[in-house]
Amino acid sequence: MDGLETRELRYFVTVAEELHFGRAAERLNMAQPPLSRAIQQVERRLGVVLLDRDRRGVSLTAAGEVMLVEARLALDAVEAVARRTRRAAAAQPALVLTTKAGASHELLKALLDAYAARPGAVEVEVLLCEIGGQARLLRNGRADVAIMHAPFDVMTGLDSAQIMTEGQVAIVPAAHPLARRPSLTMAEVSDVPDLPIARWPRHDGTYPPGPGPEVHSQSQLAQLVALGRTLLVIPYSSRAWQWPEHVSVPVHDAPLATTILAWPAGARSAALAELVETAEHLSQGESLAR
Amino acid sequence: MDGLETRELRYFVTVAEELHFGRAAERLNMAQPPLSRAIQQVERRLGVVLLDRDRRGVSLTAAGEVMLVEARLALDAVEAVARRTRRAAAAQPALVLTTKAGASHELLKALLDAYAARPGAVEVEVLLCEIGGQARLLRNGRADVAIMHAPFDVMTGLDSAQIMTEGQVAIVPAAHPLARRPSLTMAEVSDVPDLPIARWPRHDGTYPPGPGPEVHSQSQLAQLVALGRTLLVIPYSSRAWQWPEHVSVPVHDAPLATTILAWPAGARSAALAELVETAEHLSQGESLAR
DNA sequence: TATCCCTGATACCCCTGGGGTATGAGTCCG
DNA sequence: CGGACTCATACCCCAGGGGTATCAGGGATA
Repeated sequence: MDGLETRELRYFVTVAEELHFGRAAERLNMAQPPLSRAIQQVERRLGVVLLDRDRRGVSLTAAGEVMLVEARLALDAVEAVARRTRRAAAAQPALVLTTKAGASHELLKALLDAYAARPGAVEVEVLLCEIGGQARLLRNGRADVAIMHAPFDVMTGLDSAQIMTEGQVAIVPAAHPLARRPSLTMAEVSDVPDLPIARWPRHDGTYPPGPGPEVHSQSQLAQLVALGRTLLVIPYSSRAWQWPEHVSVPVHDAPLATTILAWPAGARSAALAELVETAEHLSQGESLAR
Repeated sequence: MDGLETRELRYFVTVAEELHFGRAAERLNMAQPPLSRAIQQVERRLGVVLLDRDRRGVSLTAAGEVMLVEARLALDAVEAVARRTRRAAAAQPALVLTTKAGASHELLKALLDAYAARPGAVEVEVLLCEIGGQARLLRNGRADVAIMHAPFDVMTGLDSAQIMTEGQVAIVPAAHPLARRPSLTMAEVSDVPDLPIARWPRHDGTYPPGPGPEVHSQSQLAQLVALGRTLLVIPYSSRAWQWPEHVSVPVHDAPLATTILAWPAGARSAALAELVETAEHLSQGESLAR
């Protein structure tokens, strides 16, 4: 009876993102009429109205919102089929590990070294990604395993192993009075009038309201701290990327940050299993001061 | 450059399951030549050989095995798009809860009653499934939430909440000497010569080797116990489906069985959240004897 | 060894349906 | 009221998905 095609999912997602048939068609390298028709066809087949086309543009219905989320997941899964199949056929197997740039430096290095020393070790490629981008890379097959951080990253739909738990430090401008304190509390850092917490874009690209500066990359953030405009609280081990103009101060009562190795649920590669085992082994010795 | 179509995934999965182009084409309601061609096309596009066609039939290459697993997941995800979108548009929202037939009777009833008593409760449809079938129903959108049992069910890729932990009992034929014992140990039940553990089919339909009878449903198993051919160890609360010819005996050192409420990772329905909350509330009182 | 059968691949044809262009229809704005 | 904008409709074309007929190679069996 039904059965959506990948092509139809791509069309719908593009239209839902653009909320404009003309622009969506352009992004899809096709003309607008067949795109309109294809969407209508999907709506007829599902028996569901996905888009409200009334005066002043196009908008998603409630069902359309659901379909957008589900369709993105499905497209990721389809993408993963091709990518993982190709990888499986590649002459020399390899693992792709992804992590946020600048985080868990020492741990990553130690893990790579320890794993490489194992007899059957395969090559491990490191793929740096945007903050919060690891899960998607795992879902669509671009990466096999990720280093993530609780409670910051969402790990739904992934298997995982905890590697390390550690305290957090505040990164403050060296010139600021707080920089001279031996330690701080969450209450002290969360409400500093002249150092408001930076705001990151939401999934739809808009920013939450608030006094802090808008940022979308770590380097921006680092620069803003150096300029004395904001501060941030990060896990102890992430302090590697601090500048000379930064000072890190332990925050006693910050929630513990956990470094986690995560991989797609049900992954069955032997190389991955060995890497995870190495990490768990490693984590027994490790334990950075709180 | 690439981009597999749903149709191509369906074709490949069918061929990979049948390992026979003719039969696969029949199942797909099409002729064999276009199917052969479609698979070749996929292989060319991916640049990967998926099937070995040599003397005496067709077999999967290593890459083909990977593709089979991934393609099934992707097809489930695509199926879920249509199903969840339709459900989202349905006039009255509802939750579909799935569980193994016969397991967690009382708990299920208590959960449904407690949830139904809440102000905003929606209708909860119960979908009974084969053993181990819950995860798939969640993935392809046929169900919203499942009652599962650790350590028996695989919960990869799902979010979950523990509801109840309980001891296990051995279900033995009433006529057997073990039935008169007040309690048993794992060592005693795991190696009874005249009551060998039953064997369940693997995913590929074959059975693991061993002395026990082959079964593929709970009713078969119940009958075999009644006939004095096998025994089984199940959570205390699952004893509901025992027959008059069965006797349940506590097994002291059996691993604790945990009843778990699981749902697709990242599900965002308010009704589901309420059900989970109800279950967690419920679980505070509950605590069946070990 | 010759023959048959079984199975997948190839050759070739047909026609569905996905995509294009032209244009209509409704809405907002100056 | 006319123009600009945007999505829908009308209509055409052809790529490609699917069909039939047939080939090719490897076992079995006599």
